[in-house]
Amino acid sequence: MSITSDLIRGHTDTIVLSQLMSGDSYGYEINKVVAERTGGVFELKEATLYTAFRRLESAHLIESYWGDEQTGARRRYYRITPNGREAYKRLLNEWQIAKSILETLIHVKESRT
Amino acid sequence: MSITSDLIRGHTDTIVLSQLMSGDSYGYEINKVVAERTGGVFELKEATLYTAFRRLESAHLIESYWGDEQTGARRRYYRITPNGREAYKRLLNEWQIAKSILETLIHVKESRT
DNA sequence: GTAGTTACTTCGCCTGTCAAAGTATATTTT
DNA sequence: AAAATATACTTTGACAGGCGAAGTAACTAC
Repeated sequence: MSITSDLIRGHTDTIVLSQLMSGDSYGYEINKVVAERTGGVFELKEATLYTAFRRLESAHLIESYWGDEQTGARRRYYRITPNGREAYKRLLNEWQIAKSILETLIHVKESRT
Repeated sequence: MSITSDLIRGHTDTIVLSQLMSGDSYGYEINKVVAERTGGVFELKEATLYTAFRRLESAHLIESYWGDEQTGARRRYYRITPNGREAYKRLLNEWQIAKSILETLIHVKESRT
């Protein structure tokens, strides 16, 4: 696991849902977009991403369908469901909470005496 | 696992080191301070905390010694080492990076076309 | 023809979290 | 005095998410 990736751990679902909020997409593309948007600093590992797809689909937060590409490798597209949109909002909110908890806890307070 | 705790996951070491930056402390106390500082919203589970102590100690980021209480239960105190202080700074920095990566990735961008 | 890119899938290991149960001492309540 | 509560630490075992590795398959470029 790279330096940052275990800090991002737990946010994979949020990242994927966020990408799908902008429109249907597929694994390989999401992977690239994520890498691009972070300037290559962060990337979702393939196995991690496809694990997330399966997890999200069985939770009915996303749905999948095969693309009808005439050429190139087949693509499995994912679409966010209404449930997924709600979950996304909830996750965004949880992130705000987690962030504030962390900011509170990881900065040094004055020495106790 | 509670809602927020898997988002905090991975930051336990940082939280513990941060507490020890303010002075030596022991498990039970750190647990209470963490709960207090977050207004009871978040708490480290005992098993998680003591697991973290063992992990940090074997990485030489903290050291332990028994307190000399005349009364009450014995306490195992922890002290942050110079290595630990460096690690803490590094972890703080990684948090900044992780935070900016997440802020970049979890907010919806304009629809692609 | 073979090396590289696009694209998805499965397997199995690793790590961190945590519920649960246990040990031990001191204090408070009944 | 017995029981309950608080302080304080420890171990065990299970679970979930991340991910390295290896594989499948089709197309593209040299």
